[in-house]
Amino acid sequence: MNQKTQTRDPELTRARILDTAEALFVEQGFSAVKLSELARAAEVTKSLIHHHFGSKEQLWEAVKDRAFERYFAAQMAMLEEAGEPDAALLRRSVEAYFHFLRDNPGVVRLFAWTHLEGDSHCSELDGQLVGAGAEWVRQTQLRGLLRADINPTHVIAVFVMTCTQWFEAKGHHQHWPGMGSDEAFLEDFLKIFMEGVTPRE
Amino acid sequence: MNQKTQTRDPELTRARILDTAEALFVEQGFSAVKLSELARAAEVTKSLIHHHFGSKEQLWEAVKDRAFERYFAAQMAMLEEAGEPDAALLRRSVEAYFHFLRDNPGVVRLFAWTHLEGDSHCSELDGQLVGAGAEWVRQTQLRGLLRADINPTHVIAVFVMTCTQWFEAKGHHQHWPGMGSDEAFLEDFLKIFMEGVTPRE
DNA sequence: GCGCTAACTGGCCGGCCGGTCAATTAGCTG
DNA sequence: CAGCTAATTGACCGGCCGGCCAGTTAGCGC
Repeated sequence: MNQKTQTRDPELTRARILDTAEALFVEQGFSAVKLSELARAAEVTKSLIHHHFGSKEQLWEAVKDRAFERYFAAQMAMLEEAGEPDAALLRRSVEAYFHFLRDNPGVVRLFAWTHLEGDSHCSELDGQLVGAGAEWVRQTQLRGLLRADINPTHVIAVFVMTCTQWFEAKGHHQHWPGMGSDEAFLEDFLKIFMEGVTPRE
Repeated sequence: MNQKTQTRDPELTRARILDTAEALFVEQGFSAVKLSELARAAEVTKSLIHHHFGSKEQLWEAVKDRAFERYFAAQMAMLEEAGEPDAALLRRSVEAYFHFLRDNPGVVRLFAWTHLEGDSHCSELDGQLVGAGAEWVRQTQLRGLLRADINPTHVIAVFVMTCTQWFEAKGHHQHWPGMGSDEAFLEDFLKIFMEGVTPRE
């Protein structure tokens, strides 16, 4: 079969440009990436990038959209397969989120660049996720399985932000004296976090 | 007195360039800043920037150095005026760190850009701070005033990272539904954190 | 006042940036 | 196979980027 493969395959070309662009943007941020460099890395002419995406800015949007869609879908899937609301599930959610970020380091950096740029485009969708999570926390609080004197959104925010920052600034704090591995840190964080959100008996 | 003021004042010029550069770098990151723009904003010729700092890259280093020095000095001062090690002091330290970041938003963004660039230059000095903080936690653990089953460095890391991320990604999560003010979030975080690091009675 | 140093200026440059365009060609439709 | 569409190419462009340099001038020691 297609041994000669098509000499032309627009979808594959688009995908190759997107993939390469994502890698470069993740690494260097929007303004540091040069289209000529991207073209070389993706083995494509510069003109072809413009043909498929219009401009550097639009390509950047496309990269962000795709990445954020993947992120959103993954998180939604996690939320939906959540079972009975109790403290143990909260722990598993934190672990799942932490491991998702560990396995998708590109997403973390992409979000970091996006935040610094002040792009609030993805906040709305993300707000849905947080809203759902917070509602879940509220239900669990009502059942007396989590401390009720804390804003549910803040519960979500605390663990999301800690996980995010852990991977976002990893290059920075991995050199701090006494800092442990991913798993060691997660375990210690969970000790503090779970103890902190569990009701006094 | 100097009503005519000097028509030349190298130190003031340097300072004006540094200040303006810091503002621009904080806002846009290194590669998005154009020297022509900086020159206009600082009311200085482009050549003068080169005269005083050599190159854009060296200017960036100078800006980072100065900002980090300020940060380091402020943190050291905080550490030194710390008194008797107990849980209440840990709480006050978190509050102090949180408020320092709130009052120095530029530093947060500068560090964020720096982390993304992979610059580990400031990690060493920062390591000292964390090391000192961790040692303080360890002492307090030994006295039975903090849970002893957690890596002291991780205790520091958890609160530093949460505070950092709160301000770093503020533009992002401030639109999340149910998210409270700076103070409300800090209070809830402290509820979780302090409860989590206090020993079981 | 004289002369030296360094702060400061304006003009300029090579290079490359993002982007355009006319021409070519692969692949599908009928 | 003809004819059309769109993927793809390479040559090219205007603009501006960071950086340089020759020249001017303020300030300071003598």
